[in-house]
Formats: sequence, C-alpha cells, structure tokens
Amino acid sequence: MAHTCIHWFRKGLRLHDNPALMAALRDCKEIYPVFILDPYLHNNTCVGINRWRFLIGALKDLDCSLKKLNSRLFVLRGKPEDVFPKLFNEWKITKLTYEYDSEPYSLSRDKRVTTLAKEHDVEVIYKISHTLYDIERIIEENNGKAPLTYNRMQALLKTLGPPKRPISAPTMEHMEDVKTPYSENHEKKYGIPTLDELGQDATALGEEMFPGGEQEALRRLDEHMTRTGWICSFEKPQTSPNSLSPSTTVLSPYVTFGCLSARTFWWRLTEVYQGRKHSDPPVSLHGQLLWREFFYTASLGIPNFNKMEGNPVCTQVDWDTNPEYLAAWREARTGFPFIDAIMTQLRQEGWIHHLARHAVACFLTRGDLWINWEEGQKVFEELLLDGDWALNAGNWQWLSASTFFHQFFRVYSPVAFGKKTDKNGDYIKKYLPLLKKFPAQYIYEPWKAPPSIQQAAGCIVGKDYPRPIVEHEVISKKNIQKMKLAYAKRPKSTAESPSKKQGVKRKAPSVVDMLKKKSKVK
DNA sequence: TTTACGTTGTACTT
DNA sequence: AAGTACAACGTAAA
Repeated sequence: MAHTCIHWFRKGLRLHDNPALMAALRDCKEIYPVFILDPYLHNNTCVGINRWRFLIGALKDLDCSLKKLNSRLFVLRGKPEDVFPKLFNEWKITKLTYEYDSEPYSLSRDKRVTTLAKEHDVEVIYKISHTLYDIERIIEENNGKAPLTYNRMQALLKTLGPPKRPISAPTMEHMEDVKTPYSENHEKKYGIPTLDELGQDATALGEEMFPGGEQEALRRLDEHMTRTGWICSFEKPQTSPNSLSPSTTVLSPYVTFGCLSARTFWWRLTEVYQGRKHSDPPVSLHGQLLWREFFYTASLGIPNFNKMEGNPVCTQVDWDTNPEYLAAWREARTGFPFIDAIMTQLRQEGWIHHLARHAVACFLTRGDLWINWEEGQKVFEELLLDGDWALNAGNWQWLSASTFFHQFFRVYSPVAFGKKTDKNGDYIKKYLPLLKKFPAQYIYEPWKAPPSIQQAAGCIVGKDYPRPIVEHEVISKKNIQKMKLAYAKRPKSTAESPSKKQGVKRKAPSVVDMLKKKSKVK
C-alpha cells in the first residue's frame, strides 16, 4: 500500500544528496515536505538577523525547487512534539523521514518524535547525509572513544574508505504517482516567515554577501570548481584572514544548513584532484571537510561538549567574569583595530576567515581577556552564518587551548598577526572607517600615534576610538603562566614521576630540535 | 618509558 | 625567505 509521508527538513535544506527524501518518495502517494520553526532552536537570543535571512532564503529556494516538482514546503510553528501529532492525524500520515542529526538536542527531540510517531502507527526512516561518514562508526572503530587528534582521525577513516557518493535530486519521474495536497491559502497557513514575523528589524540589514539556498550553493560550488589550479594548491594556513574579499570558498554556511551536501563537495573536489598534483589534508580543501568530520565525531563522543564543566577532555580554567571586557570584545571596542575590525565584519556580514576567528578567540580567552570560551561560543553562534554546534564548540576549545590544541604559549598578537598579510591595514580601514586616515605605521596601534597625527587623522584615541583595554605584552605573559597552572591541575590519566627529571629534560629538547630541523630539509 | 609530532606564534637574526 | 630562541604543552605511537 502506498504511503502518505512527511519529509521533515531541519538541516539538509536541499534536494540533492537527500537519501531520506528519496526514501519518502518510494511507494508514496502523498508527500508533505515540512519545516518546523522550533522555539527552542529558533529563539532570538541564539539566531542573529543575518542567520535568519540566510534561513529564509534557503527555505524560499527549497519551496521554489519543490514547486517545480508540483510540491510545496509546509512551514509550521511550534514544538515538534506538539506539531507532529496534529499533522499525523490531520494528514493521515503513515511514514516520517528525516536526516540524522547528532546534536544533543536533535537526538533527544528525534527520540521523542519517534515515540509519538510509533503511537500514531507512523513508520520512521532516517538517513545519514549531513556528515561524510556515519560518525558513530568512527567512534566504534576507535574503541568507543572519539579521536582527539587529526592524525588518529585520518588513520580511522583510512580503514573506512572514502565517503559514500552523493545521490541525485528527485526529478519529475520520482513524482509520477506522488502528490502534495496544498490549498489556495497555503502561504497563509504554511508560509515561510518574514523577518518581521520573527521580530527582526530588516532595516538594520547590510548587503547580503551570502544568500541562502541550494541553488546558490550549487552555483557557488560550480564556480569554485572551475578554479582547478587554486583548488589543487589550496593550503588553509596560507590563505589570508584579512583580505578585502574572502580568500577561501565561504561554502561553509551552505554546508552548515545543508544547502550543500558535504559528500557532493567532497566528490567534486576528488574530480578536480584527479590526475593532478594537489595539496593534502589537513591543509587541503578535502582536509577542511575532514576537520568538520573530526569535530562532529568529537561532539558526539565527548559529553557536555559545548561546556567546560562536566566535559572530560576540557581543561578546567578559572576564567574571569568580566562583563565590561566581554561587551568590549563583542561590540568591537577593544581598542585593538585588528580585533575590532574582525568583530565588525562578523556582525555585518556573518562570516570571518578561520584565522580571524583564531585571533579574536585567542584574544577573548587565553591570550588577553581571560574570559570563558563559552561566552565567545555564544556570540559566534548568534552571528556566524556557518555557526555549527559541533564546530563552534570544538574550535573554541581548540583556540582556548582547553583541548585538542595544547601549546598555550603560542599566543596571537592582536597587533602583529594581521600585519603579516595586510601591512597597510586596508582591512581595518574597510571595517573601521573611523581609522582610515591613520598612516600604515600606526593603523594597528593608533594609541601610539603622536597627537598631531591623531588630529590629522580626525580620530583622537580615547575620545573617538577607544584606548586598548589591555596591555597585550604584559597580560599575555601573565596568562601563559595562568594556563600553565591550570594545566598542572589537570588530572593525569597515567601515573607519572613528576618533577624529578625536569631539570634534565630542560636541555634535551634543543638537541631534538636540531635533529628535527636537519630532517626537515625540503 | 621515550620519542615524534602537532593545519595556521612572535620577535629577532641571517 | 629561512632559521632560531623563546618556554614548553599533550597525545599517540614506538
């Protein structure tokens, strides 16, 4: 007997490489494509206006693509646990399909919805298509633990082989015997929300740099894939955090919302690499997708992954509570132009380069302000178009040297780091036009400019632009010592003889270093 | 137990 | 552009 199905879109806002949607269309007479505005996920505190705009764009594009298949998108409002029982009854549903999502809230929500579905005699089918791999399998392969290093991750993936190939989007042939019953007043009942309905002030919006949606995602993917030389020589650490236009693909928002399948991206890259010399993970574009996989795996295998407390791999640090510092960082008024420019770009455009994220994250946490990484995590979640639960938590732990990365003595300078790729400070001038008349010599540290130069620039530090809120050279050294202390308090998994051999070990590394350098000749 | 290594530090020297 | 000191961590493999 043919089914009456709901396909539930959450992430995975696309038709291509959507195995759960294809499962819905098998033996199907009626399909209801559904998206639910869940007050838990979509409240105003964790979703900024740029992310709302991206989501609305993605939903519009989805509805547009579904129309071409004689179907429509049904947008509902409310808790999924409340919405589904009504839909099951009203539409006489027999099958529910969705894409697997490993976020803790999603897992608990989907469990509750599955229970409700069973009570209504609704068959539930879910498929894995948000990540390259079944990340539970990766954890199994590592004896039940998430790998904590990229190397280990790569070794595990080697045993699993390459990711599955993506599947095509449904066509009219798949829809031959399938209908979507929608009425004249569909827009009124199930329409896509406007910014206004969501309580957002649309007049506050800037130019839309990255419009949401699957069609836009695939168009951008195609465009990038034509740049074969660039793709093959791509090395993430060599790309610039402060170029005036993005030095990377910025496909991340599309992958985050599932407008673009990670597997589609992966295999398109494989095609470009084919028969050509190319860079490799971790720095290559394949490598970037594997980093995503790495953090997804960690987020599933490590409890309380988005918190310090109760997180077994996270170094417990006595971060300060300092609302003034936090507000200065969030609102781009730290007095360090490089930091403030990045935070301005983040708020305006919803995207900043990965290394720019490093600079501001290090500054907020272990580098300068000594504020808990969870505070930064919240701000990024609100403002980043590619704000992803797992990647955001993982990268904040990385940058704060809480786990994954442990060389806490390597601190980014809020002055020096940006100069490497933008000596003139053009990036700063773009996002902080107030400072645009400062000569290059002072653009990264305007407080050092003599009064006459400040006057000539039309910007007096301490009046028009803030003085630096901390003295980086001093505070970063203090903070390194505080990190050392926090590390010393870490519970040791193996019993070790502590201080005995330390005096000897001090000298040894220099010999090791010398040997290392000899072998590093390229 | 020891060793190698870690996507993306800074500041100074050669 | 490449090398080196700085002060020095944990993980995973050997």
